[in-house]
Amino acid sequence: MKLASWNVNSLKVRLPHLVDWLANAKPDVVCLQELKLEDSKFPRAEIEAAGYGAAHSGQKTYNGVAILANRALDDVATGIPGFADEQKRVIAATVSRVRVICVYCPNGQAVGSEKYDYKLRWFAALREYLTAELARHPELTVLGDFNVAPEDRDVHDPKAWEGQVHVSEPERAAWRALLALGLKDRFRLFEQPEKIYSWWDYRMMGFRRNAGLRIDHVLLSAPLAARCTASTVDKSPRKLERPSDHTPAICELA
DNA sequence: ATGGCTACGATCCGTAGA
Repeated sequence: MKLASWNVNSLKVRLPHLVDWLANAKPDVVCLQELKLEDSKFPRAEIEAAGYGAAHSGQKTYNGVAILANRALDDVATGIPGFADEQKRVIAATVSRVRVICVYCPNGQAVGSEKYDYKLRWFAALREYLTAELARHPELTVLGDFNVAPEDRDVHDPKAWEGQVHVSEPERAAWRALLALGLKDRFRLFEQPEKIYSWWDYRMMGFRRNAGLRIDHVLLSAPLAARCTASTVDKSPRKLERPSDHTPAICELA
């Protein structure tokens, strides 16, 4: 089973890229973030024509998440139970007995800002949610835009980013608190080339200079980590005209 | 040099992303 996560930065604008990518990469399950559209505007017909069903939770302008699958999506749930939030950032579904949780973690804007505090509160709530979900679903995966670069090797210029939002110690501690639940960062299950990133700034020719961050991740519970055969980032959609600033993170399970 | 793109929804600029 091939799983992927992609922050598309507007599903409306990126729909042609997504449809092409589905045909080429042939993933079984795809988690999308930053749909930036209401559920009534979700392009269900185009997604179905590509061979995928979808569960989605969207809103106007901001946020929005979806899970696409080429097979049944069961027990769909949205949001984090007990964490009241207008922002559509979480959706879960069961696919081939695997619990798939798609997350768009808050950006945090700047260390010390109100949005940064929200980010840390949000991660604490996510941790509680995943604790309960893991008890119910041993085969569990969390895919999404985490907006945290876990280590300095996930950052193109650690010196320039030191202490900034996405790499600050409290954010990295929140990330490690998820790993402490027994979840594995699928990317680090394998030897990887250096300087692999999943996001590049639109400005300053970030992609051309490979000035990026690895902030899009796939976490696997222990039974799934044992089945993981490959982990990659697909840079190809970032080379297209009008790309998303993120590229798909991919994980293959035997 | 604190900017630099891109998307959105409001108007032709402000908010947000990372």
